Amino acid sequence: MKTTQLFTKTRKQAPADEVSKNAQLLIRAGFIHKEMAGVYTYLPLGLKVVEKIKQIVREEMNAVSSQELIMTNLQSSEKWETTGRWDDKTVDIWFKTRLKDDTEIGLAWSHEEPIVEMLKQHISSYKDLPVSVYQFQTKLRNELRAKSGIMRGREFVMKDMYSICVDENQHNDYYNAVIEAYKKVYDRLGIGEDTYVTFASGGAFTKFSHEFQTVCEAGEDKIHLYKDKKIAVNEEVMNEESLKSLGIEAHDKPVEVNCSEVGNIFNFGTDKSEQMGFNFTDENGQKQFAYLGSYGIGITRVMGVIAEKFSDENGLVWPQSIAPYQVYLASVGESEEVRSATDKLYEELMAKGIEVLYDDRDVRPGEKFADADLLGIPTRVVVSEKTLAEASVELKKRTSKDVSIVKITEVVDKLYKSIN
RNA sequence: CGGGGUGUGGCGCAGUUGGUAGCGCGUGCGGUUUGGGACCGCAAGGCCGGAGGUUCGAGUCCUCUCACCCCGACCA
Repeated sequence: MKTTQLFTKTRKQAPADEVSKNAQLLIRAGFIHKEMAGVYTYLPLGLKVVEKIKQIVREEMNAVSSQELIMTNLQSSEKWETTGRWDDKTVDIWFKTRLKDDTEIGLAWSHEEPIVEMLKQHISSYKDLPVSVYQFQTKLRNELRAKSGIMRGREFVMKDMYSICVDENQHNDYYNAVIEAYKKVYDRLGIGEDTYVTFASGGAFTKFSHEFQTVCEAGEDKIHLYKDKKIAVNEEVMNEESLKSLGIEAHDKPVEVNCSEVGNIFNFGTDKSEQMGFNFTDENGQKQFAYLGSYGIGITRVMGVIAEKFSDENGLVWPQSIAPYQVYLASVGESEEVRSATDKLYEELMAKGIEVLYDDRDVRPGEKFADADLLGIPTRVVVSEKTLAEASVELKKRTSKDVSIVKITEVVDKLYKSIN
C-alpha cells in the first residue's frame, strides 16, 4: 500500500474529547474513528490489526477442535427468560428494541443463552459430544459510562466459545486445554509475559471464573499477584474464604497491579444445562445434563491494551504478529534515482509477500519518520541518495534507536527471513 | 445514576464590560525547500451543539434540551 493511496492520514493533535492513550494514538494514527461515546469505527489500518488478532485467536481455537460459526445480533426474549437474565434488574446493560408487531427483542450483549438453545436442537446423543463452537461477534452493551477508548466500549468485538461435554472429566480436560490455548494466544499477541490467569468472580452461575488479566496501567481491574505460588486473584474476590480455598496463607504477601481483563472463561458444570433443560442420551439410554463451558476474549479490548502497553512518546508500537504492515518503506529526497530505486524495492517486497506501507509522498523526511513512528510499523526502511551511494538502504526497528545499513540487493531476503 | 467540566471552520484553541467571529494545524493553488512533523504568498472553509427567551443588537445574559469528557457507582 502506498501512503498516497491509503485512506486516512495521520494528525498531530488528538481530539479533545479523548483522554485515554489508546484512543488518542489510534485516532491520531488513523486506525479508528469515533462515532459516539464508546463506539468506534475501525478504519483500514485498524481493521487490519483487528483481523490479525482474530486470525491468531482463530488458529488457536481451531487447534482445540472448536468450530467457527456466527450467531445473530437480534435475540428473542424467551431464550433469556429461562435463566432470568432478560430482567433489566439482573442484567442492566441490555439494549432492547421492538419489532414492528411490538415484540420485544434484545440486542446481543452475550450469546450464552441463544447458543445453548440452538445447540440443544442439534445435540441429542453422547455420540454428538464433545462439541465446541466459537464466533467473532459484535457485542452491544448499554454501559452507563463508556471509558478508556476501545478498552471499554458499548460496541465491541469479542470471540466467544462454548463447549459441551458429556461428563466432568471430559469437561475439565477441555477447560484446561482452553486455558493453554489462551496462553498461546496471548504469547503470540506479545503480551504473554504480562498476562495472568486470575481467580475472579463467577457471577450468577459459578463460584469462580478464570480471567486472563494483562498488566496495564489503564486497566480497570486490580489483581493481587502471589508470584511464589503463581496465583493471581482479582480484588473483587479477595476475601478469607476464597484465599483459603486457593491455599493462600496469611504470610503470603501479594503484589497489587492494575490490569485489564483480556479474557474470561467460565466453568458452568451442569448448572446451566439443568436450568435450560439441555440434556442428551448416554450409552445406557439415560438422559444426562451436559457440562458447559464458556470462553471469551475481547478482541478489540486486546487491541486497546496492546496500544496502551507498547506505545511510547512517538506513537504506537505494534508487535510484529499484529502490525498492520511489517515494513514502512520511505524514500528520502525526491531525485529520480531515489524514486525509482524505492519503487523497485517496493515491488520486490510485495512480490515476496511482505506487507509494506510505502511512504511515497513528496514531503520532508521528518514527516515520514514521524508517521512511521506514530503508526508503529515494526521495521522502517529508508532509501536516500546517501544510502544509494553505497548501494544500500537503512533499516531501523521501531523498538530500537539503532540504524543498520544493508545492501539493497540483500534487504528483501533479510526482511523476509526476519518476518517468516 | 450521583458529582464536576466542556461544546466556536476537518482538528486544537482565543473571543475583553453584549456591538453581527479570530489564530495555529490541516486543505487548495503558486514558489523556495528536502535526514526528525520546513518556509513565503494567495485562497477556500464557521452563524458559534440545538430550541426558546431578554435586548435596538447575543458566541457573550437567562431557561430548557442534546452531546461529549472526567471522578464515583456499575462492569453475568
